[in-house]
Amino acid sequence: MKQRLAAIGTVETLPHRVAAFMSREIESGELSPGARLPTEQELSEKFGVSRNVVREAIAQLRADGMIEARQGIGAFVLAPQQRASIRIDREALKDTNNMERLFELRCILEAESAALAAARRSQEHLDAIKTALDRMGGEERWEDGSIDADLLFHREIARATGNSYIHTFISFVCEQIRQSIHYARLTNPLHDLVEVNVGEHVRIYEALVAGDPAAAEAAMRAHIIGAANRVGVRLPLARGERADGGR
Amino acid sequence: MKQRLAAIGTVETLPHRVAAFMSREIESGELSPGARLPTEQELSEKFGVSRNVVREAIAQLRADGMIEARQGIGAFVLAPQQRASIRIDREALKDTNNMERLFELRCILEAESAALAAARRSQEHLDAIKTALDRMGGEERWEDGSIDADLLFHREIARATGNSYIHTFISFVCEQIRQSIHYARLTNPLHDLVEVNVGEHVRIYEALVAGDPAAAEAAMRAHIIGAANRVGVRLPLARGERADGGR
DNA sequence: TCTAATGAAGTTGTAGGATGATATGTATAT
DNA sequence: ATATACATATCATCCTACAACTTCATTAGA
Repeated sequence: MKQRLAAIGTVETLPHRVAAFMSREIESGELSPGARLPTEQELSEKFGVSRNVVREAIAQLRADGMIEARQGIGAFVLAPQQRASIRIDREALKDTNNMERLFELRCILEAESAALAAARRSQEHLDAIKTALDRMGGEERWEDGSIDADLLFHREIARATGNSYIHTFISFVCEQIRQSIHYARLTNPLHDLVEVNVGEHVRIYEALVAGDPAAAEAAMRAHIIGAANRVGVRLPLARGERADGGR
Repeated sequence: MKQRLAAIGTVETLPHRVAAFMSREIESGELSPGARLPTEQELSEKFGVSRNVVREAIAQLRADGMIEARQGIGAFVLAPQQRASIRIDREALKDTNNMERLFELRCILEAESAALAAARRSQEHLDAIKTALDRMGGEERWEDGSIDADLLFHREIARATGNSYIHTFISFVCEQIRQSIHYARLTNPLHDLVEVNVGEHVRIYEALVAGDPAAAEAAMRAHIIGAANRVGVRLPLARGERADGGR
């Protein structure tokens, strides 16, 4: 677990800093889509680094689909819709409002995925889910190991949908939330709520075993709303049940 | 529009190929999390490229959170959960099965988001959505401009949820599907189905205007299932309604 | 003997220059 | 006027060298 901390706090390398700077320039609109970037040599002079560093920075931005380089011409800013990847800024995770949004997104993804998983799960899937569930309940306190098991439980359900994209997306969102909580925590321990948490998981698992999509979806929705509450995020109802009709 | 074609067909650069190779090695498990990568020199010999190219490749993998490099020690494979980004392989988009999975994911995301949008949309949101809708209907054929308007319509709805993450995710998935269709198409034109498509969009819009979450969700779900069918993907029911109880 | 300082070797990080490949515009020759 | 050849600009790749950092063995000293 310390390793992970160290990984997060990795020192900023020069290419990374250059890439971050250029990335901000693009995000902020100073460099609009279609615009041509300065040449590598100009950039290396501007930032006071070698051309090598500039190229590594550009390699990152290129991998993200943020810019496109054409030999003999130059590098150009691409439209946001052409991005090849989704990345969430670490800094933004510290904002509670963003955590609320993340939970909302997670609820949308996982609730319906739970229904899919209930309809499609194989015995092998159920076993994997059960294993994670047991590991979670095994810990008497809400420790890191328990959190890992919790995430694994959710990832295994996502895997049971048979849709690798769903698995990827849910894994990603959950991991973002984990890190977000990691920042926010340290002040409010929530150990005594373990039984509640485990109980919610058991209900999800039972619905999956029963192969009842509607029950699985409902249980998952209740769980995520509960989990959000437990970390101090009041989830503003993610379903149409609200039906206040806008205004 | 030709530009985008050119962008997609960009030649594979050497660092990109090396990064793709190493990425596959990691994904496939040949290099498990925690394992140390060969030194840059060894890699440059293995691939027959300069150390510079290897470094650019590593820069990409590092940006993705796939590996971590420590000066004086080496580079190490990180656990999948520590990935900092989601990326979808372009090659995978050509597989029809993957397109089916993408549509399923999209359905999950957009259906519920439509409900959220119906409950939260402001007049400004509605105007933006209406503008996109008009632009879509303006074209008498199903051309690229119309597709752009279509995507914009969906993105504006996502924006109306007030949740930037939802907007980001939906934009991303839609764009992936667009490119996926781009590959698969050229053989089966689907121009004559425009009215159907526009009609579905109108129903969604009307539900948003009425501020009716349930109706918006249903309309969106019907639309995406329809859109999938129109490109030859039979969506295997994304809701619990199936309720076949597993097996 | 044990401890601490020293130093050598290995690895990533950065710098700088040289050459190849590609696109663009210009000048020349037919 | 058109087409070819050339010059230029830019990215792509390669090469060498050195700096910064880590690890481990060696050695000096108590």
